[in-house]
Amino acid sequence: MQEFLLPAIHQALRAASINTDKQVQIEKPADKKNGDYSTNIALMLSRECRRNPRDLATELIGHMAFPEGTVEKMEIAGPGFINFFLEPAFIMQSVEHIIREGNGYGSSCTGKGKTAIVEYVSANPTGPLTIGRGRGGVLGDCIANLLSTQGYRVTREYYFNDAGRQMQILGESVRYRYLELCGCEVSFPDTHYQGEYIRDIAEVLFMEHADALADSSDNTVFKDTAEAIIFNSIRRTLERINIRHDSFFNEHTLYTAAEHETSANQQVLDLLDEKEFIGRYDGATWFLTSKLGQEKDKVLVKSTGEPSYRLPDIAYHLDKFRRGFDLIVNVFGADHIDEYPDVVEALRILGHDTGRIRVAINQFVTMTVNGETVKMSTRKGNADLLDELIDDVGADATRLFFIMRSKDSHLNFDIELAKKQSKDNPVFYLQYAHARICSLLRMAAEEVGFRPDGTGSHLMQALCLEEEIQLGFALLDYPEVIRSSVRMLEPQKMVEYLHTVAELYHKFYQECPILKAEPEIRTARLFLSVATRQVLRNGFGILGISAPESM
RNA sequence: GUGCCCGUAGCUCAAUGGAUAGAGCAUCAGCCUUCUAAGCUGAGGGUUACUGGUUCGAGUCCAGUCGGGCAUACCA
Repeated sequence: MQEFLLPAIHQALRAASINTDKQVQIEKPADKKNGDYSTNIALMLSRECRRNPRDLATELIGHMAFPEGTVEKMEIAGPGFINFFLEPAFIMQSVEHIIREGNGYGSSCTGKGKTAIVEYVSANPTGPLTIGRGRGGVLGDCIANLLSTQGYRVTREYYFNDAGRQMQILGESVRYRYLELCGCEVSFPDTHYQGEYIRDIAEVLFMEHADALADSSDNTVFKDTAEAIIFNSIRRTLERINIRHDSFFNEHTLYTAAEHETSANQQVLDLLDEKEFIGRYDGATWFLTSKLGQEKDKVLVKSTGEPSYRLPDIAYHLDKFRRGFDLIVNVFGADHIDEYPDVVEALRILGHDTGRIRVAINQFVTMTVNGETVKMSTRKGNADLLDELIDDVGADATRLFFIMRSKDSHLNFDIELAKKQSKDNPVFYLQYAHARICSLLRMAAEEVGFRPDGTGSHLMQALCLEEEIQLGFALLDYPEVIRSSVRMLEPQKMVEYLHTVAELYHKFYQECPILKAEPEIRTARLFLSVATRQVLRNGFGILGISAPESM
């Protein structure tokens, strides 16, 4: 609907000989008294034009013209807002487009021909996924879905490392447990992975090889088996909540090089060295971030000769640029917040357009169990498993709860609430609206032969009750909600919006008889229901939750 | 100490610098012989942590204070 008003406003500005680089803003006033849509353009330009905002608004209105039957009236209000009131029939006429566009409603082509990479989850295969990872996982997945609707060709990538010290320790941990199974006396070190899953892996090896591996001093079989099993479990867990990556990028590949070539890590060092941002002292190789106004330099290669995590990180992002992505989105938790500025700085120094990088950081999750809050921390070892959460509350609730608060807010996950099969639970509230429509349409098909793809959607233009108009009007917001979710990398906007749509549908359903109405009104209301179902479905698709046809 | 995020109704959270700060839960009062009551209607509930500043306009931006979280490794 913004697209409908915008050209007229620009036209009016031209007619008034106003040139401005200010963006015209159209918003939906909270109060209906202030119109269906409103623009503050006169207020914004008031100073620049040295004119009274109300006078300016009057002139602009004089220059605006709309086709018959679209805009009912325009008003100047308050300090100089221009408020637009639409014809109800025009609103409902626009709703018809939703049905016509179907699954494509809400998509746009702003990203057409562009590629995007979204990196998320990226947990090393040292153990099963924890709840803390879940939030970033779902956030990243929804962001990828959002970008897809805008026409981007999206690569969903998982970055991991199976070569570091942590993986060595993992292998050793399995080996200790295995030796226990063989009946050897071992003291399991505190520094190693304590989880039960280590024993399970050891058991797999013991079942297969009995004690044949006991004398082996080679850690490889333990590490490799652990990695395979754990990665499998991670992917299975992700699959349960509809997360599937297109590409798994192994950090280790950045350390190695083909013949006559240097490794990606080494290339970064060389390139930064050319720009004179590399220093060598205290036995280590440093990224001279102090030259950029930071307090300290950052280690890229430790005195042991091993790269610190920062170097492969930069190399990895350099690789993303080399792969030519137009948009690079990184999703990670607040504990990595200090990591990305160095990466961005390095790439900027190397001459890349770092404006392409967007970082979505999610704050941590605290679980509420029976009113008690439990903070999640992988390091303290009290993190619960994502799998157990999914067992407990289901995939849909898991996904929705992770994104129903903005990513910047510290999420409070109320397990009891997520488990409830009642209206208190927002998952059920949303899904119930969809199921209710499906049920209604089934009945309509049976009783009066109604077909959602049939004719008669134009009859919606006759609808004029408050509940009908409000619902139809809300459905038209959907594309704008997607746009703003994309702009802010914030699926939470979608959740809130869909909740509003569900609420308005329930009100409509409550107040307006559908099957029992006169045939023409009945058809009109059924089509309004079809349009609502379409918006809910499309929205659920982005959030990755199911759209049940009955409950 | 320094950097980043947060502080809004009893609780969980919304509000691209816009008009009288909104939802849900909880509380209280109503609505089913009627298409799913897994729903709807209504009521109460606020000095937006505090103090200044910027401007037509600040919950939002800036500075400071207080409180909570996360970082601040030659861990990832």
